[in-house]
Amino acid sequence: MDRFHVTMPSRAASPAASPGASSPACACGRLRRATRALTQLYDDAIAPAGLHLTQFSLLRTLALRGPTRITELAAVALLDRTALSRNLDPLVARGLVTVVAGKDARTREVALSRAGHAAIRAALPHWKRAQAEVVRRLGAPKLDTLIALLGEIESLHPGAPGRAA
Amino acid sequence: MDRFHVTMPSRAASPAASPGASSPACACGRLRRATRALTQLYDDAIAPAGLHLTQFSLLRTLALRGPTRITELAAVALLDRTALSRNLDPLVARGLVTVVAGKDARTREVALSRAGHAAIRAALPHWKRAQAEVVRRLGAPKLDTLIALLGEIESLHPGAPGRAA
DNA sequence: CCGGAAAAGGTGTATATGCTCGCATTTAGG
DNA sequence: CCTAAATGCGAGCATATACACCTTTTCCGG
Repeated sequence: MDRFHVTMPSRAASPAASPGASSPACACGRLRRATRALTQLYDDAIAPAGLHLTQFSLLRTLALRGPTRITELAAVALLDRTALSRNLDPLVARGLVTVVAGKDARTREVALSRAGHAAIRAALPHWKRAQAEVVRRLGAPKLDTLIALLGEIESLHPGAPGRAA
Repeated sequence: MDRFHVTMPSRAASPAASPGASSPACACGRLRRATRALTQLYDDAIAPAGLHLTQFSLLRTLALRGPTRITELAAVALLDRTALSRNLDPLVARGLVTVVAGKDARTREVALSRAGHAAIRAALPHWKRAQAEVVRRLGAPKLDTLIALLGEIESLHPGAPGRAA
């Protein structure tokens, strides 16, 4: 069975020359496309360490902050709370992080395990290689500019500070 | 049943003060975080049109290029071929795009349907609002700088031109 | 014309993300 | 002390994204 209902060429609609086909570049589309590209580079680099860039990022955030509640960690990472929970699943399964009940019975605290710290140490050299390659190919000044701009983009997030609740 | 094996607070490992907890900002992590933030803004904006930003982007690319083969479209979007196929699924299901057999029996051509063109027209005003808000809050010069930098980031993609096969 | 390499796609599997809804706990009022 | 609102999470569902592996078609050399 075909995944798509394939029909014979019947010209679905006129090619190109559509409203909105042009217009200035979509900031979000460009950002997403660049993210896919860069994620590939980093994922390829740290693959030998058995981690994805996203996982490495989470682990590093935890290393930096220490035990953190789910919702708080999600807020820091600008990640949906439930998405974060699921992103933690494979890390919990591999014993890289632990999730323990907080004082408030409603909360859960996420923390790095020893294996988690070890995983960071193991992946760090690979991450540094990727980061260094970006610096080498893009140049430190441009990278600094990019990071700064990304910071401003982040502040556009619905629910970012500076917006009446 | 709990999703996680919750244990009582037992201090999994020493908080913070881990190697790699600091280091310069991860370019990829920052890019991904900003992407989540901006995608929210755009998704919220075009939601009334019943599209996600990713879907709108795909439709626009198709409008610009006319019927395109799967692999070619994936290359243009810097998207994995199989990921693209699956991203098309909901659009095909809703009749916004059609997938027809190409001359070469191995290929499939993706094209916008009339409904697809209509969907773009319907979403365009919403997208423009989002884009305008970004321009207003960030400023056109910074946005131009950002777009230019993203272009350079894209060229870091493994498999980008300028790399011996 | 044949056989194998190359090209185009699909499927299965796994992670990444976000929404809606429902459950449990805590806290604010009265 | 009891109840309603607020808070913190998880589960189900759907899309987004990539990798490994397999099938079908072409293409090419002999």
